[in-house]
Amino acid sequence: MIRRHPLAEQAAEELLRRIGSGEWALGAKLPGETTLAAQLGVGRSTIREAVRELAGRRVLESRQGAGVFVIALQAAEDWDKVLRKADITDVLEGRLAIETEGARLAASRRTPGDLKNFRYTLADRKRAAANAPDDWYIEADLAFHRAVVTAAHNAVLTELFDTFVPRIRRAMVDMLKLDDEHRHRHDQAAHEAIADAIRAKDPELAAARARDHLSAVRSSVS
Amino acid sequence: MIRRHPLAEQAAEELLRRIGSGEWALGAKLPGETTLAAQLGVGRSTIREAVRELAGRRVLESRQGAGVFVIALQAAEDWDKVLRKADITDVLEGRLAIETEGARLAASRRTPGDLKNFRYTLADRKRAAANAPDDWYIEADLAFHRAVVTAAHNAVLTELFDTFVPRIRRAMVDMLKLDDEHRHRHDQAAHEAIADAIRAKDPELAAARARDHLSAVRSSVS
DNA sequence: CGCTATCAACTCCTCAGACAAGCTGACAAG
DNA sequence: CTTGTCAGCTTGTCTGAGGAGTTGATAGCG
Repeated sequence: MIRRHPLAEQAAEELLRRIGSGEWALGAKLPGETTLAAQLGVGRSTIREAVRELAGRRVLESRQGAGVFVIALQAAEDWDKVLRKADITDVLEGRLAIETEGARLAASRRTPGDLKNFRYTLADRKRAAANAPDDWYIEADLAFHRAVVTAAHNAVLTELFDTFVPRIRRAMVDMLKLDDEHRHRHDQAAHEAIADAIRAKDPELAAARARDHLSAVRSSVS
Repeated sequence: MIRRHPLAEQAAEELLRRIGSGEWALGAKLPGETTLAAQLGVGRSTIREAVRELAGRRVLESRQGAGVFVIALQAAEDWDKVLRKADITDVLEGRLAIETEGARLAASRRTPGDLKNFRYTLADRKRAAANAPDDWYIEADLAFHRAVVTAAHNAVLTELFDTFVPRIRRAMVDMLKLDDEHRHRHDQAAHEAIADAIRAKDPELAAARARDHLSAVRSSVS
């Protein structure tokens, strides 16, 4: 699948390149639209669209009457892209870091509502593991893991986990295709154990169990 | 500082709102430019700029001859924004998750080059702690912590750490302002200890020392 | 019936020109 | 020194024109 790049996108890339190369410092004002258009050999509206694209990526900001200004020296990391490129093992290790710490904190901070979440999501997961289609099982599994991270009551950790979810989901789909025996579905006990440790307010145990579970997953794919 | 919103930005927001409300599903094709322009009561180039902005935010994708398509139901999380809003404690706990796991993996995977990095960055940090201005000290401290995460040889963890850096930097600036005694600068030993554990290929010790160090920092701010 | 080539209608892409709206710095008046 | 005015710059918006790519319907063929 080849992809043609419109002039406006090429112009945006060129501007981004120049910003990265230090041609314009942070906070600097770019030349006027007509000047830029002449420099790059394109029309003014093309430059406007390029600037608008970089504005969407929070690199440029234009102010009517004043000019276009650099507000970041590089595009914010496109996490979905980073994670797509990353090795599955790398992603799993990132998840391991987040969920282990999440389980540890959850053991100290879990509320009655969190425990209720555990009951629901674990029951769902058990049913799904028994006879549901793959995608149901995947969603049920993810729901429990998310419940654990949520119980840590840390917005950053939750956000990190959510960022990982699409990538985890794809990895699980691939794993399930290669696994005729449905071996992985049998680790319901490991999930119950994590929930038990959090319920018992034992941070170290919860962290250890989360770590062991995810380490086992990592071993099974590598 | 008031901020006027150009029509193109308002149009982009409106499109984003409609996408979020389910008017167009994931992968759906939007109406043509002329139709949208008429619907929103703006010119065609305004619509084009709005679409271009959302393309920059990876929500829309336009294909010449085919149309404009929805490729995400909401704008990718602007991590810098998320981290700015987040509580410092939350950020520190995220960092704790990443760096503890980073130290653990680094102990298994560190190369001679990594050890060299430790020597350099630790020496720098020692010098900076003694008499350098605050911003030098902060950069030296961050450089060592980054060296630890880098030694884990996991692209995802490194990327996560880099995302956190601007927020950590701001937090450290605030901390240093409140700390006349420069107490925090005296924990060079703790940093050396982390490096030693990684050098000795002891994952558990490295993780424990990283954890203890960051836990201490967390305690000091809360 | 199934397959392929053709093509018309639709789409986005780019440009040019015109005018509106906003900002900035110079300069004169007080 | 402060304030008001204004010319010249900037970006914002609209319109009309033509170019280029995609898609689905249709006619023709085996």
